[in-house]
Amino acid sequence: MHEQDDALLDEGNLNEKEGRILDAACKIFALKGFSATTTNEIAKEAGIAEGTIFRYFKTKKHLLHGLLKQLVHIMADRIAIPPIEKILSQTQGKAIKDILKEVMIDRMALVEKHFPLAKVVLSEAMLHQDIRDIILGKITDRVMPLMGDFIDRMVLEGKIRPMKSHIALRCFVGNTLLLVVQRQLLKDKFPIEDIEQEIDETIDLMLYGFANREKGGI
Amino acid sequence: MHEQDDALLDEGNLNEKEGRILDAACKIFALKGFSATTTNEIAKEAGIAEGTIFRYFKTKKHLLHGLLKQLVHIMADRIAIPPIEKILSQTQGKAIKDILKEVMIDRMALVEKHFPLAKVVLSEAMLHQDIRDIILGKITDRVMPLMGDFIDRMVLEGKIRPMKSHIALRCFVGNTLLLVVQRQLLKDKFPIEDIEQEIDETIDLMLYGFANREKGGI
DNA sequence: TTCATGAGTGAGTGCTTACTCATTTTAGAA
DNA sequence: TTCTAAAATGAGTAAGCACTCACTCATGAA
Repeated sequence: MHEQDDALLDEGNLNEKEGRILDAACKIFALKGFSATTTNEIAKEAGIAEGTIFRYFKTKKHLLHGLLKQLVHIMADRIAIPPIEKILSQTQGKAIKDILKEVMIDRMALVEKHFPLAKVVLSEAMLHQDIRDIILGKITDRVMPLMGDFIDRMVLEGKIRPMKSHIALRCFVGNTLLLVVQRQLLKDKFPIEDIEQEIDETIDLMLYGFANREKGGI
Repeated sequence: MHEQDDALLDEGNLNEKEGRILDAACKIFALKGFSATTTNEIAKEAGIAEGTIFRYFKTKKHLLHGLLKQLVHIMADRIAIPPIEKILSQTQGKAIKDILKEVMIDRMALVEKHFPLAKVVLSEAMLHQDIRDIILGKITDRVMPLMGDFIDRMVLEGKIRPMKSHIALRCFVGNTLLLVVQRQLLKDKFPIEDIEQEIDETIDLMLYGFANREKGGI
């Protein structure tokens, strides 16, 4: 029943059992959502007794919070931030188009790799402020400055025109997120045949906009 | 306990009790999500006996499906489509910037008015294919053609440059959606002071893109 | 007035749940 | 090997759940 495989979570700061519990919870929450998951299922998936869960987590809600805190911590410090830092630090001589493409592909791959999990986190965050707070902490602390600085630098280098970084960021995130959602959840009704071409066209649109400059666009 | 107020749902094709049940379900699902809502709560909110729910809906899951079908039906045919049809049919002589602004404000107002509900629908749709199918039916049938035709017409009129309509649409939806999410859910950490200015800047970015044309934007 | 009908009821039912705790197992020191 | 303390266990428990059903009662026809 339990598996040792691709443990996302078992880090140094928590012991083996605790890691197994969090991994199992992660897996089943991702499948069915928080409320519809039972502690019994989690125990079976983790290959431990149900009682053991409650030695490590006072209640089921505490388990969810523990999971999210770990996730946000790991995601931010080990998985999500370093690659983007690397990409954004090696932009000399590259066309903005290629930088954006590299970032978009990297971010899509990241979200898609952890999509089952991302679904639960998003669907819980939609309903509960306390869950949002856990996630937003890291975003304000690390992601926003990182992205904001990058955009400001691109403006200074003249690669993009002067603009407010948060608006550019929202545009980029919106396009990337919907692209992932379409590919993961809406593939039956709105399939994407050639993902690379789709990304190219999306970036082209973001870069040059809707407007028809030749005709002045009224 | 029960209220007669702003019933979104009591249409001709369902009787008073059924409407009350759906309205109550709507309200509580919106607050706590589907799994965490009990039929007892719904009955109390509707001011009827718990048993009555099951005279109209075989199971709790049937109740959710009934609710979503009603919602999608009402939203599409009465609330969501007509205003946008009107806006999109009166574009002669208007600048594309103003058309987009009008549409974005209209769509934001629509989603924000029904946001508690939109949250449940999105968070359930994230996890369950059958829920997605209920929603996507109307979108493929009515929304996509409407929007697609509009974009194609704008291209023909030379107001926007040639592009694939679904990419333009995804960009517009992404920007609008994230704007609403930021305003409704992230207002504590990322407040928006002047929403109209924010919309203006977002549309400007969509229209003219990131690229710095003066400098060629390497 | 009498009766038939079916909408509405809510206490009841059996099942599932999160959580507990007396007991067993494990691990390491003496 | 023996002892000890912590870790792990899983049957048990009370609460809560979706759903049922024997019943009430309003309505309207005869």
